[in-house]
Amino acid sequence: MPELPEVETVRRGLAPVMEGRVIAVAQVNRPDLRWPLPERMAERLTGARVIGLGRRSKYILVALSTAETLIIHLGMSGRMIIAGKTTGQFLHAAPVAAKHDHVILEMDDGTRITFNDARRFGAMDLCPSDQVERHRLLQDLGPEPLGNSLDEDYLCARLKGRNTPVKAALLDQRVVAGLGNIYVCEVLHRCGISPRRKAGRLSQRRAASLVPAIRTVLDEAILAGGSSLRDYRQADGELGYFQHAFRVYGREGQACRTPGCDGQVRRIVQSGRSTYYCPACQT
DNA sequence: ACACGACCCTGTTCGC
DNA sequence: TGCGAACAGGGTCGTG
Repeated sequence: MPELPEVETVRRGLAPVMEGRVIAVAQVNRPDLRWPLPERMAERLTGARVIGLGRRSKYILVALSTAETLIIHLGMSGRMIIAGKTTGQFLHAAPVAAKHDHVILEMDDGTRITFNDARRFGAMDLCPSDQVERHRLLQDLGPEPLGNSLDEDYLCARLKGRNTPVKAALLDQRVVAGLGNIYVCEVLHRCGISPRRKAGRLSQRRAASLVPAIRTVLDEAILAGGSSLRDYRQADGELGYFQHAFRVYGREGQACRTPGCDGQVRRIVQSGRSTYYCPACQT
């Protein structure tokens, strides 16, 4: 489900209810998600104060007073559901876990945060806070696209010589962190670049144009609260609405939204995933 | 090093 | 209406 804008939206939703608060009770309902959960996870979380919520790529980082950081990945279907007095949901009932409620954190003010993940492609791990960047899941990630570390020279250098379609290159988290299927499609459309074009065969100028497009698309999506496909929601239960701004994603057969272009959006499959693009204006 | 496919798991949607 | 196939936003791993 979640690409960088969705994860950032979830982080922003969680921060006000978690930061500064103590995890009063941690309930872990199964031994694994995608991988085994850390040893004694519930004990290590219970009693810890949340110092701050960060994000790296599609990972939420919960820094704890115990000098450990809880690393959370939402996978495809993972959701963080907040229930508390401010959300209008009832807390009177005993914490009956709904289907796929795998981890429940009850904060010291009674707010409950539930990690629900039907497909279980999500992950959680605990790691010493000073070694988060060296964690196996994070160590090979490329630069954050919204930080200063992604610049045009870097991206051109990384795409140079690559024989893979630019679509696949941008999905590669070692090149740029946080892009997923949706936003790569949208970025390529805005740049007028065909997803099938070999990464190494882009002119310097066109490759460079990807950088501001990546920033713009991600910024706009975060501003819109992410994209809601299927049942994805923000942490507060609200729907994101960036999906209405999609120019190609999920729009097979519909008119291209590039001004002056009379093309029609087409769907192809690249490395097993759907790619949407306009053959008329993306070359 | 790179490129590609299989795989992980469940739920929803689509076609017959 | 029922049923299987296809598909879904993630990432890892093994192969050639």
